[in-house]
Amino acid sequence: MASRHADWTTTTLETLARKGLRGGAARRAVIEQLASQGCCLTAQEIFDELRASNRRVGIASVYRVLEILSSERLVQRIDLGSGVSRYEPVWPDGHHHHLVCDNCGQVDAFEDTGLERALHKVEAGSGYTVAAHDVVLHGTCGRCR
Amino acid sequence: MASRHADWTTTTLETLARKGLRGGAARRAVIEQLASQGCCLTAQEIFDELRASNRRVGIASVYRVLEILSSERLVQRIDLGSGVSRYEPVWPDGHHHHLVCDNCGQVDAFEDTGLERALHKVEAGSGYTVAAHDVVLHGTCGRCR
DNA sequence: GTCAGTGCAAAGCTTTTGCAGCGCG
DNA sequence: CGCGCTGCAAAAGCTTTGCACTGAC
Repeated sequence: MASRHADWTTTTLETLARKGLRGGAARRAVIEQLASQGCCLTAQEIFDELRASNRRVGIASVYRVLEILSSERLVQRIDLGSGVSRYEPVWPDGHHHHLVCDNCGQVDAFEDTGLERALHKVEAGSGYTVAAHDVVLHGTCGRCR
Repeated sequence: MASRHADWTTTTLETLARKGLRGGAARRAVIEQLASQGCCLTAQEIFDELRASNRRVGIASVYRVLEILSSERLVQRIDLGSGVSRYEPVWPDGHHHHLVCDNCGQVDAFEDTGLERALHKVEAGSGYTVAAHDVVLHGTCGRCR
């Protein structure tokens, strides 16, 4: 678990290499940033962080890297309802969902096996081959209440 | 159930009137359109439909009406991950969630009491006062598979 | 008559695309 | 040393805002 981030970074770079894709500076920088933060970053946030650490990346490259990683299922694109897309690494072990405070904008993550079970049951009877599911809870966080 | 749409329209207009808001032509037209369709319309779709039936509305008014209805919890804003917001009436009795085919874009709705139970359990233990929840299942529909 | 509601046009944001040059393999 | 990757700038959506005018109450 301590090397979870390192593992994801390695797996991601290897997967890209296997596809014959090259590892440019921007690509590596975005992957590192995603790994180090772990949860729910916007393209703009990634861009700002990279600029703040003096890396000359273009925001177009950030979007391009995110699109590649999304299509390889290495990151998940998440929409919390604010009109901005967020991205987070797909960890090999399980995943989580999000709680959004509509008042202050805070985002928390949660995991729940009961919820996953209920989702899988729905998916099995849906007539679809379900590849991913998103759950977003909106409300007021403890501090704002 | 046959008058579900009429009920929602009436309730909506009454709620707005109670707030001291007036009933202009565009406002009434958008409300009618939402009631008649029922599920998951984009602002653009509402605008196109109204124009097609020869109503001179501006798309800005469509957005303004949707924003008012959202804040009154008369419609729910839904994001299916395509970067476009969708809106649907909030029926007094229960609600549903959505299945999206990532291949052809088709959207289906489903209800599941087991899923709702699991969600309420999570909400109760979350530390948040949860006002709404969204579930979106992504995958491949039967026709595309 | 007042002031909320409206249509149009312009601005604002996020995201995508075009392009010339750089650099990985 | 070819071609994929990159940054910059411009374009392309979706959504919001400004403004003068209309029309509901």
